[in-house]
This record gives sequence, C-alpha cells and structure tokens, in this order.
Amino acid sequence: MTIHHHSGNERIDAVRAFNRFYTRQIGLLDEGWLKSAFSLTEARVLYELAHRDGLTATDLARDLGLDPGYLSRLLKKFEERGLVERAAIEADARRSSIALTPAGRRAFAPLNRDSHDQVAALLDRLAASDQDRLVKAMQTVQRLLGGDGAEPKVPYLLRPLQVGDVGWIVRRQGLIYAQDYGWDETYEALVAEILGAFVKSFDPKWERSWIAEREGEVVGSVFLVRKSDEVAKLRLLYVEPSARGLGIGKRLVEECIGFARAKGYRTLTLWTNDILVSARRIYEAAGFKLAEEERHHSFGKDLVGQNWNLEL
Amino acid sequence: MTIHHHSGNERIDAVRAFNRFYTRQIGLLDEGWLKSAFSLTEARVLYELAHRDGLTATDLARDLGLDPGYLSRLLKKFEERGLVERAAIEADARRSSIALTPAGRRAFAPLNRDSHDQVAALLDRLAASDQDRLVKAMQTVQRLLGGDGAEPKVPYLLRPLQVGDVGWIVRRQGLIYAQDYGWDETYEALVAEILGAFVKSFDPKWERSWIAEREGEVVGSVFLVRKSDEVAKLRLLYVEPSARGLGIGKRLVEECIGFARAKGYRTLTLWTNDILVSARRIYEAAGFKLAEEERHHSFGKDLVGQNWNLEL
DNA sequence: TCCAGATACTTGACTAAGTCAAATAATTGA
DNA sequence: TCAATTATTTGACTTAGTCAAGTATCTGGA
Repeated sequence: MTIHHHSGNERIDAVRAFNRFYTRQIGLLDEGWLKSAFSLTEARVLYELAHRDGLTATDLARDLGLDPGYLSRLLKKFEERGLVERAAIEADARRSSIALTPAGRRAFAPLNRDSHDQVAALLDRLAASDQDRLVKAMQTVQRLLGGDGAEPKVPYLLRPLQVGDVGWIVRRQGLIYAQDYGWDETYEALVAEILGAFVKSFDPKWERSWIAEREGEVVGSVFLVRKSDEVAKLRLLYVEPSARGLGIGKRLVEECIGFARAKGYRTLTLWTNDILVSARRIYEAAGFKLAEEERHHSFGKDLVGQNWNLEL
Repeated sequence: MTIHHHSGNERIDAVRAFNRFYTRQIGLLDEGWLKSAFSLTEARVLYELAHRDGLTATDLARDLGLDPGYLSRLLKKFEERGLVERAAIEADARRSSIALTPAGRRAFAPLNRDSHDQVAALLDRLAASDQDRLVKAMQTVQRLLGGDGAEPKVPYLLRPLQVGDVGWIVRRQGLIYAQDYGWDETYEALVAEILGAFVKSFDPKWERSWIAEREGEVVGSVFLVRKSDEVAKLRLLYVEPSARGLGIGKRLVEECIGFARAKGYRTLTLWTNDILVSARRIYEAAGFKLAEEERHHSFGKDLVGQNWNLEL
C-alpha cells in the first residue's frame, strides 16, 4: 500500500509539459482571430474594457502585461476608430479612464461571441462530467498559480454536512494519517464506520457537524455526538495540511464547545492519540484536561490513546 | 443539500477565464527569454529537437503550430550557427531528419536550466501538497483537452483496495446516486458503514476487493464478502459515469464470480434496487436470477429492493 | 512652499516575429 | 505515365512588440 508522491523534478517536468501544451493550445485558439479585425492582444484589451469600468492605461498594461508604449498606440488607434473614449480623472490629470463607446461594444460583440462559440465547441467534445472536471481542474490551477498571496476574502466558512462530504473526509483522513504517521487502511475504515453511524443515527437536536470550506474545498471538519444526556463527544477533528495556520482547528473546537454548552451537556469528551501534537495543543488551549491514557495497537502502529474531558 | 452543477455558460466562461489567465501566465514565463539569445518559438523548437529524434520540418511545424516558411528560415539560421544538422532520409528526398549538434545541445542546456529553475521557483512558493494538486490539475486539463480520441493504451486496470479508496468510493457513490436518483445522505452513510466493516473484518482468504483504475483515477469497484462457508455476497458495484461503456462493470462482476468459484462458494448473492437498470443488465447477463423483491423506504425514496442469486 | 523624485502616459526609431503566396522538387496513386 | 499531393524554400510583406527618450503631472518630504 504505497502513497504516490511526486518528486520535485517530476513536478517541475509536469508543469513544464503543461506550459508547452497550453502554449500550443492558446496558439490554436488564437488562429480564430486571424480572420477577424483584431489581434489577440487587441481582443484582450477590448475584453478588459468590456468587463471592467474605470480602467486607466496603466491598469491595462499591468494586468495584461503589455508594453505601455505599445498600448498607448493601440488605444490611440481604437480612439481614432471611435471604439473607445477617454474621460479625464479629476484627481489626476495624467491619467484618464478608458471605456468602450457603443461602437466599441458593437465591435466587441461578434469577437466575444466567436470566442464563446469556439470554447463551446471545445467543451462539446467532452461528456458533461468531463466538462465539470476540466473546469474544476482549471480553477484549481488558476487558484494555485494566481493566488500570489491574494488570499480569498473569506478565509473559510463553516457549514453542515452535505452529500459527498463523508467520503471526502474519510479519504483525506485516511491519506493524511497514512502519510504523516504510517497508519494503515484500518484507520480509514474506522473513520468510515464512525461517520456512517453518525449520519445514520443523526439527531439534529443533540448532534451536529461542522465542515470548514475554503474556496469551495473541504479543508476541515469536526463532529459532535451525543453519548448521554450529560456527555457529548467531539470526534474526528481534522484540518487539511494546506489550510493549517488559519485557526480552523481552534474554531471548529470552539464551535463544538459552544454547541455543547448551548444544549446543556455537562461534559465534552474526546479520544485522541499522543502523537497528534497539534490537535492536543488545541484541546489544551480550549480547556480540556487529560483524563486517562492507555497503550493500544491500532492502525498498524503502537500508539498511546488519550481521553480528554472538558467540564462545561 | 444541493449538488452544484455548472451550466453550459458557466463552464464556457470558466474556460475562457482560464485561457485569459494562462495567456498572461505564459507571457510572464516568456519574459525570461527576453535576455536570452532565443525567442520563445526558437526555444520551443530546440526543446522538441532535444527531446525527440528523427523529426522533420513538417513534424515540427505541425506539433508546434508554426508556419512552414517561418520554420524553414528558423532552421536555416540554426544550421548556419551550427546548432542543428540535417540528415537525408533515404526513403524521401524531400524530407530530412533534423537533429541538434553537440553545439546545439550546449546552447540548449542553459536555456533548459533557466526554464527548469523558473518553474522550480514558481512551485517553491506553494506547499508540497499544493504542488501535487497543481500537477494533478494540470494533468487533468491536459488529458481532457489533449486527448482528442487518444485513448489510453490500457483502458483500465484492476487492483486491490488502497488507503484513500474507501473514502473515494463512499463519496462518488454518494454523489452519483444523489445526482441520478435523488437519494439522500443516508446512502452515502450506508456505503461508509459497509466499507468500514469490510476493511475491519477483512479476511483475505475468503474476501476480496477490485478497484478499477483508469489513468490513475478510480473509476469503479466491487467487493466480495463472505456470508457463510457456502454463500458469498457481491456488494457495492459501481462504475463512474465517465468510464461507462468500457465493460468495466461486466468485468468486475466476472472477477467476483471467478473468485467465488475458485474459493468454493456455492452461491453468490447480491442486493440491489430495481431502478438501477444498467447494473441489473450486467447481473442478468452474468447468470444471476432474481430471488425476491421487497418495497422499502430508504435514502429518502420509495424503492423496490431485489435479491439476486447465482448458483456457482 | 518648493522641488527632487516618481508616475502616467506619449512618441520616435527600431527589430523580431509571423504571414501569405508562389516556386521548386520529390512522391504517390490512379 | 502524369496529375495531384506533399515537403520545403523563397520573396515580399505586415504586424506586433521593444526600448529609450521625451512631456506633463503628481507626491512626499525639507
């Protein structure tokens, strides 16, 4: 049972292969422009102008990576043809805000339609499920490469369980603990059983799930299960490695505690293992006290299990 | 509990956004060439020559999307500079096979290294897990767009369960049945419980799992569970919608039957629901006989459950 | 308040990159 | 055998983009 990891060079080669591939891909898409009255760069400028307001020449040059001199001439040509007009910016006489004229919009429309149709034709060759996969993969690439420190506005949000979450959490927990601690497939199976039972016997009055989502991806979760009138159990806290450091783990535990208090439980309990250090820190900080430890052999390893309790 | 589906236009817009994004991205990567002695196109040609043998001018023009005239001059320049040499192809005097000279390789090396380093620097800004996600997403895009009917050599392969599979199967079954039949989250939970129990009590002598993998992705699975010395149960047959029509379902069932026979079971049994028509066809074709039906209310729907048996 | 930088463009003077059509030579298929 | 096709080259262009040096403004201290 091996976990595949790309080595650094494999990754680099894969990215370079993709760059070569997409260079060609964009080249193919560009061929469409050849017939039209506009070059690819002109079309990019028109696109930006059609979709954003109050742009200045500098904005355009920066966002499209164009030479300011080249852009200047390009805009002059557009202005002469009556496609764009510039409005003075009162605060700064050097800059002016550039916008498409109605004629500019009319010129852009067929261009836009052609590009739309071309992409539609491209997608049409794929099954709907593959189209979704393509879009998702593209968004992932864009997010990962484009996110030069551009953090999402909302770092994460919490929501209850949806269809598909159980499997996702089972898989991620299985993979993460296999990678980080060498646990075998029985841990993944345990998570599956716990979550299966949780959903099956779910009692919304006394129990709850919190899924942390970041840009549409599940990055953490925790579950609160009723043990008795007085005791609730916090289970399966996890945070994606890529989303650590955002305080998601702490927040999930706090939500749990808040819910348990609100429902009138007296004790919140949880079971963990001593090697899971960062989780333990969160529990300690939240006021949990270590109640007992016991050695056990599970998931293919010798472990030390711990029960922690919080009196509410 | 909603399942998000991209509409056609959303998909098209997302792909167009990605094209604009990656046009810019490639532009950024190109800036690196400006200092060097070679243009992006020249570098692409050198790259192809360095990595493939026996290329002709036509091959290059086709694969890189270049104008033959432009390429001809470009190669002439390379030849004059001693970077490439042409060898006559005996079968066809029009064509010649183009290869880098040692000097050509020396000229390409720093170029190649710079490109490598540039990508390495790009990746370095990402956590290792994000690097993997990026690479996977790029490969997905490339496969989906590049695979113009270029089917993989091996359509699929079967392997036993690995860490991560359980969660994946739980998720996919949950999502597929929610989408196709409107089943609620309790179906996903049932799958989780079944698979959790399967792994936990797994007896390799009498039981087995088959995972169908296509280009590294799980596209189907089936499980054989021991009920008694004489009776085995086939469980959780599924095939990804994107991988249907390859005979994977049939193959999985056949593997199950073969294994059950080899182990000396007398009866292979399975439970399914009447609405799962394509699965039923597979069972019928394999020789299963409908033993009994019963109405039940599960997964938020009124269903008709069916038990099928195969005498081995 | 002034003024030494910066910033937002513009212009001039180029060059590289690519296109298109026509020509040449060799090959293929009926 | 020869018309059509293919591989490559050449000539004659155009376009797209670069680079550096302007001009006109603005900004942040002394």
